[in-house]
Amino acid sequence: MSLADRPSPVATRRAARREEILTAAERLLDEDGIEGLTMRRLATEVGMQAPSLYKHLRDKQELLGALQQRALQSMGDALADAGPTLAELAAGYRTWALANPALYRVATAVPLERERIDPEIEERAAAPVVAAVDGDEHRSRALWAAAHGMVDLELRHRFPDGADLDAAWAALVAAFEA
Amino acid sequence: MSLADRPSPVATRRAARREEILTAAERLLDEDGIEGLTMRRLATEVGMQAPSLYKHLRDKQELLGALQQRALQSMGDALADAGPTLAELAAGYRTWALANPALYRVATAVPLERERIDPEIEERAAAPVVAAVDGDEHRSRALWAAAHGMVDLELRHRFPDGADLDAAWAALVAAFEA
DNA sequence: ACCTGAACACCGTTCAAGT
DNA sequence: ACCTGAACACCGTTCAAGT
Repeated sequence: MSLADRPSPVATRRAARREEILTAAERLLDEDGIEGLTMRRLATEVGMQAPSLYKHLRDKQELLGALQQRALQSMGDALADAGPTLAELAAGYRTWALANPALYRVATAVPLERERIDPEIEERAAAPVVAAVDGDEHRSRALWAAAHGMVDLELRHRFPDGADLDAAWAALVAAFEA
Repeated sequence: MSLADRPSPVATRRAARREEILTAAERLLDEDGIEGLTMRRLATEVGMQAPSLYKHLRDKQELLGALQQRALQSMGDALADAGPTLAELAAGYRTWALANPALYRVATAVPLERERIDPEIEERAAAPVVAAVDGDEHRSRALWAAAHGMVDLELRHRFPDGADLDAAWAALVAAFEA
């Protein structure tokens, strides 16, 4: 990076403010779920009026996109650390999702704008899944969808109350191991 | 049914009005998606002011619950007609969902209140799935989740643009056939 | 450059009042 | 019995104005 390209102090301050906003947004998400994240609440959380947010973010869509990117990053980390077997990968996926339910929603529900998102992030999160089915892309999509479905239904409390979800996950893993 | 239990004309009229409201809600859902269904729009759709809706429905939650019940019913019909093989069942599920995307969202996203919903409806929709895996409840939950995940990700455009989803479905079916 | 106040077009819902 | 008008507490967002 040449001297001329060094980010100016004001640019750095702007970026820091943006980080501060995103972090506050994650905190809101964590505390009050996805419907707790409103532009107005977020503004008071960082100590400004709602309209001021629009100096840092184009709109709520962009906010959600940025959070989605962070979520995929964090999930990618978790999957990379999970271990190579299908069972370990599945457990890692479920564990991350249950630990970050609102962030999982954002990662998963927001229609990701493929133009703007860093494609590396998505690929990195997907890589262990592809590896677990020996590179078969169709099987990897089915596996990814299956894991997503399990988590989605669990988070929405759509399984019967006493349902043995460990056993359901085991059945899922078994199906894809064969 | 005894004479005394015969529904009074006014009860019948009330029920008919309620049906009219639910049908209008489905129409809104169909035309403008899930975010197009607001109490205010629904009211004008049936020719009244928004507050009047609350004489027919306790709140929006109850509206969504009623729509969910209808959706599960309709989906149950589709699955019962789909044919007994796993591949046919999967195709029937996907076809119904893609034909009724907003209703699928409602059927699937609304936290169903198990006390109030008719349990027969849920069981009936699930029956063919259970049968397809020879009655193994854990496998049937995994299969259901997998199909739901495929549909959910497809509806949210989360698969890469040119992705061969027929092949992904085939991989899913193959996994559960083994 | 950054922030605010007022405003606009929406929400779901309540409640007193009309017929 | 059924419906309305006015109101309340919220949304996301824009825009002129202040420092």
